[in-house]
Amino acid sequence: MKVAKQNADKKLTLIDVAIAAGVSAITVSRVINQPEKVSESLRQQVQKAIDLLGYIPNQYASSLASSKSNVIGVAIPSLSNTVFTDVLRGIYDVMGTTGYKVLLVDTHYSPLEEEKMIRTLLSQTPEALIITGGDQTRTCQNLIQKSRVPVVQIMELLNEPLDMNVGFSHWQAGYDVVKHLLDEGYSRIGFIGARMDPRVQQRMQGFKKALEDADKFHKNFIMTTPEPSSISVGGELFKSLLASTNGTVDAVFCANDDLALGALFESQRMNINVPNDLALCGFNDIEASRFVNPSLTSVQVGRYEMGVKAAEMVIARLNGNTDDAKVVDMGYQIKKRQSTSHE
Amino acid sequence: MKVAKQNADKKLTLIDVAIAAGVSAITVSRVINQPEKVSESLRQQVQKAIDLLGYIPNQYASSLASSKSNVIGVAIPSLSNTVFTDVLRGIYDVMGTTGYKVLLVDTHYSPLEEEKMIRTLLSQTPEALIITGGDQTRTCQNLIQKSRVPVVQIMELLNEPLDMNVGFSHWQAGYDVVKHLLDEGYSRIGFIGARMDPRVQQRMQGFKKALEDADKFHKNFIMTTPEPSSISVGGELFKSLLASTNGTVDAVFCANDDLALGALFESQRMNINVPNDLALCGFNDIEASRFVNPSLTSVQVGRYEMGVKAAEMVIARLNGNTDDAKVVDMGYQIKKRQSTSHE
DNA sequence: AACGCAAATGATTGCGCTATCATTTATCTT
DNA sequence: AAGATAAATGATAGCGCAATCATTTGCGTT
Repeated sequence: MKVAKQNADKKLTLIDVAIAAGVSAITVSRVINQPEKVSESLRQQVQKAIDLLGYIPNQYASSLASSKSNVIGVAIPSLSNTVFTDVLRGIYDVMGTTGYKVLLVDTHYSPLEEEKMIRTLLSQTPEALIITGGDQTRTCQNLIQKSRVPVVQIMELLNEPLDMNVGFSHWQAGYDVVKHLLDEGYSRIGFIGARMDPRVQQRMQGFKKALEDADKFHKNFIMTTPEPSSISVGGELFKSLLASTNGTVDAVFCANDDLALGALFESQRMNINVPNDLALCGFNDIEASRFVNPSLTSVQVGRYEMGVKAAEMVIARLNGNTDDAKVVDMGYQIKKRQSTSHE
Repeated sequence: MKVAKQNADKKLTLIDVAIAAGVSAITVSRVINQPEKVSESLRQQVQKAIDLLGYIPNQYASSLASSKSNVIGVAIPSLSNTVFTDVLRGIYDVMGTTGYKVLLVDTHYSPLEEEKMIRTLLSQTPEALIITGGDQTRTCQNLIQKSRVPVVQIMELLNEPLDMNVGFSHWQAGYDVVKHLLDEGYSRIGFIGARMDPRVQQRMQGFKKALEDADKFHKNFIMTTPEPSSISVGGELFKSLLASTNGTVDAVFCANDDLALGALFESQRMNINVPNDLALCGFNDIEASRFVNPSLTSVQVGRYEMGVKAAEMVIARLNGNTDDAKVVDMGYQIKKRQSTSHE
């Protein structure tokens, strides 16, 4: 095997490997992409050259020539929210076992930023997109449909998905939480919510409808803020809600567990007994909810599983399985714990 | 402006836009990449064609022709750990304002997987890499250096960085935590740690040295597990530590805040008073530590800022500022709270 | 041993774009 | 107003690879 003297500054190409291995360029390409088409002996000879030179194929040239990018574009609204990073982990774990790469963008909960980011994703000619929710701009949705790229919209169930859809009904979950609280004997039920993204809005609407159905809805029992959600904000909203209800609220549905923890820690400081004086229910069922004292009732959602499912749907589609379900309801489960159960 | 009848199945290229706008392909390219080089009138004319057709440039062709990918490769060990997603957010927030795209991979704390993933990243001819820590395989480090791509290693300070380095001394932080606990009058100090990645190991070594210096080190006061860290595991490790020390431990340095919360919640259930019977100190200073009751002493680290800094260093380098600092110590701060302070 | 067929390998071309250099048009100088 | 310079636009070639088709080699059959 002759090793061409390699200018250290010049990047290695297929040709360099081909020369080193004494074969044609296309044979090297085959060794990399379709090794079964190359005889055992040649394959080893070429592989040796690849390893020796430390050759790494140029993905751009490959993608351009084959019009296959092996890229899956993913758009999520936030990187600091465990809800999305859990889903992401599911996506990465599935994609990692295939040849696909994940190109991730953070839309910061803004449809306009999302549109910009999805342009970026589309310029990579992705094999598929996984995007969050359904509140893309019209332009953005047009771009996606025009590109004819398979899309999965995740996190929530949509009335008119662009293509595939994995999620659950936030509205129904909100409704069910209130039913649970009513069942437990609470009747002056409040809601605190932050960020107020579409999914939080839906939970709130479900909350509202359930109380209206029970004839127990009061406008001043809702306290929200456009600020990002956090434990700190949960404490603040809780105090505001107490003020707004003159301390008469006896249960609070918190739009997520961070808010619920904030409310819980704050009530501890105020010597309000949870659950005897006040019930608290969160959403998402993060780990802390299960272990905090009292343990927090919350709505468990298979986030990781949702990511896995979305990734699997994408892969199935890319493998040509066009008859698989296009919409998957992941459901949810209310985890009833100490914080909503009178002693 | 004549619009060529566009076969809906065929993807749009520069040429299509050029024909539609009645100009040459290169002019369209300029409108996109160097608009200042095109006259105002022509620029508008071309932009109109771009918008009308919904043209999105093919990034692969562009990168191949220009040998500029505008991709920054990022490798982190875990997506489920807020420590890394906070850093990531810093990276994304900076990169989002530039033209760079972030290609993210998850190494699952495995150097072998990391090597594989970094091959993937390198095949995208990234402009730079941001990778975690210094325990890459030798092969992996060779690949990186051979590629001559700027690299920032983040999260910890390294003895021999490959190139740039942003982090802080986990060893020193561990040492300082013990000093704080000793200062507060605790003397039978234990350690619990999970996952035991290099950084946790360093904190533990700092812990050990500080106790040895004070002549107070006992082997059975360390309790670790290779399992991933969690609140649940924190509770378990804490119980094990109590058993191992016959309940004589009076302070626990927890390798991170999840473990500390687990230990705290468990001690609440066991009616152990924190901080009077037992001090607890965490690491990372996540939001819950500040709000839980009693509030948890922890080591605050500028994670988001570390991501921002790493991204800025990359950008500075890519802009040709070669004389900037290659190593940045982000430092840390021990946040002294209720959990380590006798009443 | 001659033939046919399959498997293995190679030569050519083009993916869509931008670098480079060439050409044309506008603007300035004295 | 002629020449010089700058600004705007275009023509050509090639980035590194894989699709396609062509050629060679190996192997079994009778």
